[in-house]
Amino acid sequence: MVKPKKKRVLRSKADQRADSIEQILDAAEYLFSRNGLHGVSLRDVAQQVGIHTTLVHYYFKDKQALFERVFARRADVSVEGRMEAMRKYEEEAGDKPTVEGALRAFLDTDLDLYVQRGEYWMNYAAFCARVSNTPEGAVLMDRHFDPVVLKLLEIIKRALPDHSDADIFWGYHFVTGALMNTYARTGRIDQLSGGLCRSDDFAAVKQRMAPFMAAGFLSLKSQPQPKAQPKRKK
Amino acid sequence: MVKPKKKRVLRSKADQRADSIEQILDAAEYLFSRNGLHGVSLRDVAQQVGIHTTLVHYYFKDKQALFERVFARRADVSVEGRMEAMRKYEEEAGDKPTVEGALRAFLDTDLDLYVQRGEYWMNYAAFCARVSNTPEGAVLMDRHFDPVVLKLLEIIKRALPDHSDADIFWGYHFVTGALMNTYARTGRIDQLSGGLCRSDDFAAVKQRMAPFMAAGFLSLKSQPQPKAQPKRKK
DNA sequence: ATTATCTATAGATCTATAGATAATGC
DNA sequence: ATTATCTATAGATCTATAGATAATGC
Repeated sequence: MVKPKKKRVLRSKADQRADSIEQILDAAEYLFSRNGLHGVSLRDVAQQVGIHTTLVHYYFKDKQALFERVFARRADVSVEGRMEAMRKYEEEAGDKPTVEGALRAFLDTDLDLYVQRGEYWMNYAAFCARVSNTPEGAVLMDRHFDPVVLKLLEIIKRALPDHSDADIFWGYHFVTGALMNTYARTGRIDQLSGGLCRSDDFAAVKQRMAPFMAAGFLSLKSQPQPKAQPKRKK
Repeated sequence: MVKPKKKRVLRSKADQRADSIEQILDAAEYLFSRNGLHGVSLRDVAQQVGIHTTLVHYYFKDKQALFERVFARRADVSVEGRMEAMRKYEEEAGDKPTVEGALRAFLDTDLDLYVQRGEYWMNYAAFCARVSNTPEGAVLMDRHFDPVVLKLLEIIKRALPDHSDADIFWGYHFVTGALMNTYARTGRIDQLSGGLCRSDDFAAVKQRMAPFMAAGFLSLKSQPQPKAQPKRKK
């Protein structure tokens, strides 16, 4: 944590601490993703790591704090990656961004992240998905992800200047629902499709999701909007 | 519940039973929708109803059984309504069904159901949403909702004969994610939109969802499919 | 000396069951 | 007589804390 001021000092103690914390977070993430906040005891977490229950209390104030730390730990990485991708896309696209381009920066970047970083990150995705459909979870989502979402919507608005704000927000509502359903990897599509599609096939989602949702956004335009263009003349 | 066969017999005992069971299910549904299976104790449920904890055990084998009864109770009504709506749509549409038409029968019918039947049914929708992103929940979803989903996909396939099965399944995957996000009513879109959109505004969703998703389905066609038309010549 | 880890334990809560009581039903 | 409801309670589990022990760190 603290920068190693002296020489090769603080390997063990500080590292031991960091290690234990990471292991606890990994285990909690895994268990929370499968059983939810209340479906996991601190004893379960400790047991999964192979340490004593009280050590979890030593490092974390209480269960709620552990839960929020699990949420926060990887959130910033996800946000940063997508922010960067969208910034880059904005530069490339200049003054003619497309909905699909914005969505690709937003969605594909994140999908890639979990695939590339492997199992633990996939657990985090499932954790977020599970949490996202709960009232408390939505608050955490707001806290951590609102900036990156608003950035996405800003680009989409530029791509669709005639769409109403409400249409854009509802469009995002659909997108995030579909994304969370993907992250959840419940096996439902496997069952439904008789094995043709697999829940953990993020590549299949990546291939289809951005164009699918972009087409959806575009389709909203045709809706009759209360007081559309006539008002403002610039 | 059961039709009074004799005269005014079996009002009280049978009715008392039915009443208690319904009240317990209503309370459990409400609490499960907000806190999940493990976030609710049978004591909580009993307290919410105003009865003694042990009465819950009298009527239900255990917590898991109560949970599944909550899920099953309204599932058939939802399924039947949508089946009927889709059958009706098929008749109207003849041999030229559209994706949007099929989706309207599937989505709008269900959205209407919860709005029209009021608070308790809205709780059920939130319950389903919460459950849907969990591994155990997905099994229940399969058990109860697969037939109505397969019916929907059957119509969509007829509307999109050149789409691959995988495209159809993934399209549905997006649809159901968006729908569950709607049912969850977490308040996230309220926060995100600064109050412009409201989580419980199912009318706003109904207006946009079917056309949005239909456009998405249509867009998948353009994807280059591995071995598409060339092979089979009919 | 400091800090990571373990032992022991209090207090709360939860599930589930056995058995008593009170209300309806021929 | 049957069945809805309550009383009492066992046994398990869970959170959280106080205090002991063992390992690292100047």
